[in-house]
Amino acid sequence: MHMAGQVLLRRLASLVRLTPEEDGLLCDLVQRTRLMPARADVAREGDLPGDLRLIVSGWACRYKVLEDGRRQIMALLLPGDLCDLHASVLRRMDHSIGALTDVHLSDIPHERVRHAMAASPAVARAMTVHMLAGASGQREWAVSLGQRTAFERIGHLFCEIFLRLDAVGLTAGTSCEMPITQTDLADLTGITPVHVNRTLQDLRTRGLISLKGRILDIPDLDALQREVLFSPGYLHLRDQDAPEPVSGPAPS
Amino acid sequence: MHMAGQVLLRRLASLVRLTPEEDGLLCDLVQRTRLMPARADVAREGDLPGDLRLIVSGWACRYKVLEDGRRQIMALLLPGDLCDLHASVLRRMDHSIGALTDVHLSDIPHERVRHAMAASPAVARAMTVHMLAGASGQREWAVSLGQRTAFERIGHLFCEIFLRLDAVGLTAGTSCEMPITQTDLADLTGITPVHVNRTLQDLRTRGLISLKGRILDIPDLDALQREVLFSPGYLHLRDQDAPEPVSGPAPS
DNA sequence: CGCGACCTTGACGCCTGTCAACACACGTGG
DNA sequence: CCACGTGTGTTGACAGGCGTCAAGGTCGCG
Repeated sequence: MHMAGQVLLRRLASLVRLTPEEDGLLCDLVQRTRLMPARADVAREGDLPGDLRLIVSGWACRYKVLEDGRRQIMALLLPGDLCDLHASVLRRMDHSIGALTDVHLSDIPHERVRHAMAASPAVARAMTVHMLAGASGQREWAVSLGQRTAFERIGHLFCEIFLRLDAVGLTAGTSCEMPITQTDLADLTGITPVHVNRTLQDLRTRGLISLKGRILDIPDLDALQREVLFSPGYLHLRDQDAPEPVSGPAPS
Repeated sequence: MHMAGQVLLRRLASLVRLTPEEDGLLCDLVQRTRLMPARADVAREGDLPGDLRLIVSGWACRYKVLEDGRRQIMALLLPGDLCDLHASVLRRMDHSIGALTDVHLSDIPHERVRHAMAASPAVARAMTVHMLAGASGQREWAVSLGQRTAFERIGHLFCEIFLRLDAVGLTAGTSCEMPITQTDLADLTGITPVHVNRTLQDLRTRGLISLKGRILDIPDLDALQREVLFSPGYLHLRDQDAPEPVSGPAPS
């Protein structure tokens, strides 16, 4: 499955530099993929973890539900993301993973992962950085939930989604897909579906976004970032080893 | 420094089983300690990370501040906690670490950590579980910030603090220390200092806690846990390898 | 055509934030 | 010994962001 392997490759290559041999190593990890329909659980709290799972296409999330039904989504899992880098050491899942849209995912035996990490220090480092970047995003999200207003939370989330999709080549100009419902956005941001709706109106009115038919457009990303106090460092999208790239539009 | 090493030992022993030799290995990691005064920064966002740091005594925290001054504390660091298990791989700190009280901490060279992990798989596992337990706590905290009311957040926090201190032997009966200010509690829980105060009154009035002179007492922990929908699984305080211990008061 | 999922809008109220004043403990210096 | 300042805890009045409830609108699909 070459197409499928490419996503993992792009994701990890956005974190560390890789040689062509290492590219091949990563692509070979991804073999058959399977489909989870929207709203299905990929894994449930309390499960014994199985193989390492890679999101090949579609959106998924980590979430927890309280006894009384309140649900909080703690992390968005986008194409190229690995779900369970931690699962081999903790005995049981302490949260669930659910598909927000139809999701193609690939199961990678832990044994093969260990093999690839042993064969290449850079691959091992990429995996580790990937996991730590997840934890970093987690911390930034806590700042949003604790300190930011509804307006800022949603704007901040849109900035993050756009940049993360951009890192795996899933944007087109100033647009990207936005395939989840306002109810999902509510569970992500810790606000009410009704208030999500009002806040989206507000963002639209101010000309910061347009959002119709599952397509999100951010005409001026810098402006949005300023409005919601977004700074992308926490995403660790570029390896800090690398020389500072000249910022500007890449040759498309 | 034997006393100092004991804290690390107790912390990691609460996560995995260790043999006496491994106990010694861990104790030897901790050599001299140094003192950070309350309110000082142990590390600042943007710093290049140095040695691995162990909290020997006192309370610290991970935090971020937004440009306009809003501060969010993302994690509490209690005695026995390691601050920077991730620092050797990410190039720069993406958040700050601050002392909430006077803190004794010990710097452990990464080289010595690697040595200890290489010498004992159980020690390596303990370190990894420690780090993952931190990430797990992070996720649970996001649930609090996103879904729980002020009342539940503070009650939940108190449950967590009590159990974590208990794991390193720092409780006395139903009491433990609570050396931080209401302002710190506010930055932890994402609510206003004034409202923290009101919420504490509420918890006191209902007889769920008493809090005076920096001592927190939880007369009925089960009752409090029920009130705030707390379930301790996310702390991973017991290794799931171990046979389920009979729950009940331990022989003091 | 009818049903269900999703989006939208309005009215109303509460939880929490804001502003402000005061009490209290503590340490410092006169 | 007392004046004073600072940090912290406490309380009250008021306002606003956001939650709740409810109704209607749109779209896709069986």
